[in-house]
Amino acid sequence: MAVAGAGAAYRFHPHGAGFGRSMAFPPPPGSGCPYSSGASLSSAAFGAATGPGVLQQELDVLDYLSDDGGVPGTAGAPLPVEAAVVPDVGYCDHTSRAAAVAASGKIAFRTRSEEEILEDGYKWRKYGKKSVKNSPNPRNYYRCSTEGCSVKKRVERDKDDANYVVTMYEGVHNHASPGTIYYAAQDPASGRFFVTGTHQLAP
DNA sequence: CGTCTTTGACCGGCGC
DNA sequence: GCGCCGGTCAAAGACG
Repeated sequence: MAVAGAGAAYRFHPHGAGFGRSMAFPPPPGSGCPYSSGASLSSAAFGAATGPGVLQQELDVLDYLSDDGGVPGTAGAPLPVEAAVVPDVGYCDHTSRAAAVAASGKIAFRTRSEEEILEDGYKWRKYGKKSVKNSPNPRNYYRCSTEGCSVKKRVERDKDDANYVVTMYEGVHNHASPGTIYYAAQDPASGRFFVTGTHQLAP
């Protein structure tokens, strides 16, 4: 696990701004985007910025899947998927790229966590569990329990490292949410983006 | 009693 | 056409 906090830092939201349809959390007025590409924040600054209520789990933003054929970490797979999309679905104003994300409506990331269910501000109902061919671990299927909202997510343990949980969101929430801001940073060595924490906003 | 999880069955897509 | 596989359904049970 590379050290998070070095290099550019980004904020992104996998449901609202992350899928580009609605900005659940408008940027701070008049200040531009404090977390846009090029900003340099230390991990300490991150900690200060996140404040109380932040989950300090170290999350590894592994991949964004444009379709189900994508396999996180697959050798030869186009890295730009992983490296480019995450900042572009960001909290900041990258509307065109965010729209592209919204068009496919999918985002996946890998999380180092003992818990399989990550608190993301939404209420989910489990509707299926399936063992998949390429993984010894079962895959769990969840649907947003809000009436009329068809957002789904799939959760499974990383087949290569059971310490990691792979979560994939699909769809766009059509309702207001308390939401979660994900704080991410790029590891300059690998180019990967790492979520350094999440911030649960008050409803 | 309402909500959620569990779990086997079912279905559709896809490759051979 | 057939079998495999991933995704979803739905009945039953658990739980608060």
